[in-house]
Amino acid sequence: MTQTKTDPRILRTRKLIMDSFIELSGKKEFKDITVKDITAEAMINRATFYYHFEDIYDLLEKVLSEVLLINLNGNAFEDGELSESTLASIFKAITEFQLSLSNRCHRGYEDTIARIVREQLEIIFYRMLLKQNRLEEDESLKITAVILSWGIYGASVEWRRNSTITPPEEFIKKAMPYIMSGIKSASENKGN
Amino acid sequence: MTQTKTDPRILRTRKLIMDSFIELSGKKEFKDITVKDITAEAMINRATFYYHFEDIYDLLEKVLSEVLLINLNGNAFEDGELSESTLASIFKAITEFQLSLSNRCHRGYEDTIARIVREQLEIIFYRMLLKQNRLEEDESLKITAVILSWGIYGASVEWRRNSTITPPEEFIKKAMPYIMSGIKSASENKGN
DNA sequence: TGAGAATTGTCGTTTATCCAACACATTGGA
DNA sequence: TCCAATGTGTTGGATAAACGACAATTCTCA
Repeated sequence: MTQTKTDPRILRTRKLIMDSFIELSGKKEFKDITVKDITAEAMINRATFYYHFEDIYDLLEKVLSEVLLINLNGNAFEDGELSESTLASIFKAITEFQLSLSNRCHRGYEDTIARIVREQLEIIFYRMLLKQNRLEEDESLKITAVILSWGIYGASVEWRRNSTITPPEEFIKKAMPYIMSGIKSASENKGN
Repeated sequence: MTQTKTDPRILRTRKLIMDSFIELSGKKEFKDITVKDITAEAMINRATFYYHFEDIYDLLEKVLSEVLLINLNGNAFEDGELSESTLASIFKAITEFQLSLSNRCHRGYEDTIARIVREQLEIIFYRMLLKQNRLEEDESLKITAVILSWGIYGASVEWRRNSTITPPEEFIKKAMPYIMSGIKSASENKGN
């Protein structure tokens, strides 16, 4: 399952850094967090930080990806199909993620965050599409994943803007018929 | 205050090992804890353990010393004199330490533990005696510290055996007049 | 009792982390 | 404006930790 086993020190240190960053981002805004702050909190040398991450934006990227992945796996969709319920639980996970972020004061970095989340979604969708379609359609699947990721993410932004009172499940349900029949018909046309 | 600053990695790893040992000793008896268990819990390499400690008994020794010291410092006696109240609070600390140990199932190692605790006490008493007496009396002070450490420790054993209901402060208070007048008169004779 | 398994200490090599120092922004007062 | 302070990213040399392997106990249980 896991690839070549990595040095335990690496895992330990990465976790230290990431946890410290998450901890700090609960206290200050992102723009006020320095590398020094992080390494001090993590009790590691500053040079070690640069051994693991390009810079603080690289860290942000990887932390967000990881937190998002945990959120997604927490809502156990695993190796599921790209079904209606799977899509709904992914959407729910994203909205939860958004809410947890808004408590963490990453104001001013919405664009960066949006990009990271969308990229993760694209990867996930692509992987799921691959499982239930022919490999020859690779290009189509990639593009479909892109469209789906933008679409779903956009929906989550819309949800956050207007209707945080509406449960995310209901919210996404409204669009579901269109999304699914599109996916289904594509699937049927290709004769999977 | 602190000596030459030690490599942060050393502090980190020592703490990892000690914490893991304390954690484990809450689950198993000491005799059932292996070095492998500890390093697995601490997520460090087994060889690293031997870089820091002679063997598992060395670890036990150092952990106990540390826990005891924390208990003692917690009851803040600091650079105090060897006064009645100081002695009482030290005694109280020891009884608390004993109780915390009995929860941790170190059955069969009472002798080892006793030796370690007594040695720590001796160090502490000697340091305090040094502060309030002439340096020429070094040999006397050393022996006095030995006697005091055995005596106080023995009292704590007695307390645990009979009268866990009696507050330790009251218990030791009964012997206090004799102890103190002894110390005082010695102090006077030497004309501090 | 004896054979297989587990634990203990140790060693040499490789790798991650520490440290001090560096040049180069960026910032915020005087 | 200038300059002191602070943060960034990089380097080279030193050191702690990881790894795998080893012989030598010690255990376990058939």
